[in-house]
Amino acid sequence: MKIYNTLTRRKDEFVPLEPGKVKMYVCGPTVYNFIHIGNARPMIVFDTVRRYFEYKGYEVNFVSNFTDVDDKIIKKAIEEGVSADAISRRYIAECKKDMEGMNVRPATRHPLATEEIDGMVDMIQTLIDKGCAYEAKDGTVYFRTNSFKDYGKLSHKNLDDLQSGFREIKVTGEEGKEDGADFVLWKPKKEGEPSWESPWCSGRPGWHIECSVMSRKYLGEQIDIHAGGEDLIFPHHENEIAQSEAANGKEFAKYWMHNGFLNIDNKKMSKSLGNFFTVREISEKYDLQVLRFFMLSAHYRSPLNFSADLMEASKNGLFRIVNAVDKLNDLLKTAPDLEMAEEERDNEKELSTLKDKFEAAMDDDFNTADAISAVFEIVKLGNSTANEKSTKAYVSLVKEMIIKLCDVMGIIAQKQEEILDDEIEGMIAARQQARKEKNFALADEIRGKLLEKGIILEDTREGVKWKRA
RNA sequence: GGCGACAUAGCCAAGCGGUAAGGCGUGGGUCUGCAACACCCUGAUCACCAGUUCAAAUCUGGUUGUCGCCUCCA
Repeated sequence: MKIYNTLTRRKDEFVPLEPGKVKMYVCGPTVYNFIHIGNARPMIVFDTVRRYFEYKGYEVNFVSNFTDVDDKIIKKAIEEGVSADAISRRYIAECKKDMEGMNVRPATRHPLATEEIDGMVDMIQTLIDKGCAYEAKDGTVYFRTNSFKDYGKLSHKNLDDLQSGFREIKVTGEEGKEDGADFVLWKPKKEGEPSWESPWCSGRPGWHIECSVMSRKYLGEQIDIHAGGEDLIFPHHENEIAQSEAANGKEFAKYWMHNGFLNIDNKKMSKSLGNFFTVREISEKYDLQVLRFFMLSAHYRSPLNFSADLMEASKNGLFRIVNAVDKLNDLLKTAPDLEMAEEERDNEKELSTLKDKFEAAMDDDFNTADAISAVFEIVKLGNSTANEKSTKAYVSLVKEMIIKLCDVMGIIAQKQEEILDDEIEGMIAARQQARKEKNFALADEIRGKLLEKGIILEDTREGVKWKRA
């Protein structure tokens, strides 16, 4: 398996620290509101990465945090007149609902920053003891960037360039810094903010330290993969490397994975542009499976553009897959339980080739776009070869393969049975009766009424089928 | 200003040196009471210029354009 590593700027062969196991950390959202569809991309992408590792037989320890102490949370809490804790708890719960809708599995562990303060104080103290951090007069603790010789290795930035860029900031504030590029590990509290005691002052941790601490606590000093959005490369991940490697004295993560950004109509999503969508809003218009399928239709490192047209296209494409499985299920009900025919054996080989194509695509830095094309080819093969005469063994083989490969990507190919209310059931029955009597005018009228209710009918050999518009 | 990414059919999107996967959409056809589904047919020489090579969408240099990071941000 090859993984594009931001650190080396190459696709590197994946070699786990411990055979058969993957230790993976993904930076999670700051919970001050419903998550937006940009937040959803890393969740979907790295959930897929995790699923594929498991498909390949790895045991994956997947840790993803919730940042539950932060300026934005505090601001929101003040606006609403409730505690910061109430805000973060509420939006963690909402985020979990959205994740479930997107079929993003819960992490092995979801640590909360506020529950890990002791560990952060410890790591900061270690850094101070090692001369890598210092306390300013007001109690703020800064990381001394020039004490870490590899600073800039992830983002490939040069400290001298950074320093000149920071010059102006240094003049306007943060006089306590020795150097403009130094960053906060611990900051003193302001009136009304949540705070914790520490050897330096009553205050709260900086943003970067939490991930270093939680990663070490739940995964160990060295991990295989650290992931997040590409905007986190600098400064967040760069700073995590500096903290962790300075404190632990060993390489932090071997592979750094970063997903590309999601744009809306070719523009960066932002509240000021009015093109800001939460996952919850999208879920009102589409099944979140469509959003997931859409996200996986491009390579995770490419920028991805979101629009209503593209969602429609994804919806139709996904339906093609789900519909194929549905048809195979119908065939299975009456398929003869015989040995596979010779022709079916040939198709079985073809199927196996397509499965190889799927795996080769995923092995190559999780190329889901290419992997999906293999699934579509299997769908086409199934649609054009499986029929009433096909054996149970063959139909089942095609069906299970589609379901299995979709599951690797978190796509649910087998639609769950849904029960319609009696009124609609009655209308469908009445239409069938009308058709039997060749009263097609009445049949079409009923079909039209059902369409108004959002029910689309299809007459197939196996009987009448319905789906939601 | 510094660092980086990208540019493939109407749209989305693979491809990483040997003459362009897949999906959506369009048009035509088969099937069907009709419709839908499904199936068959239908489309690009890969931003531009120059170079390397027997051979380039794929490598090198340049041009143009789009975007991201450098400040909280997935």
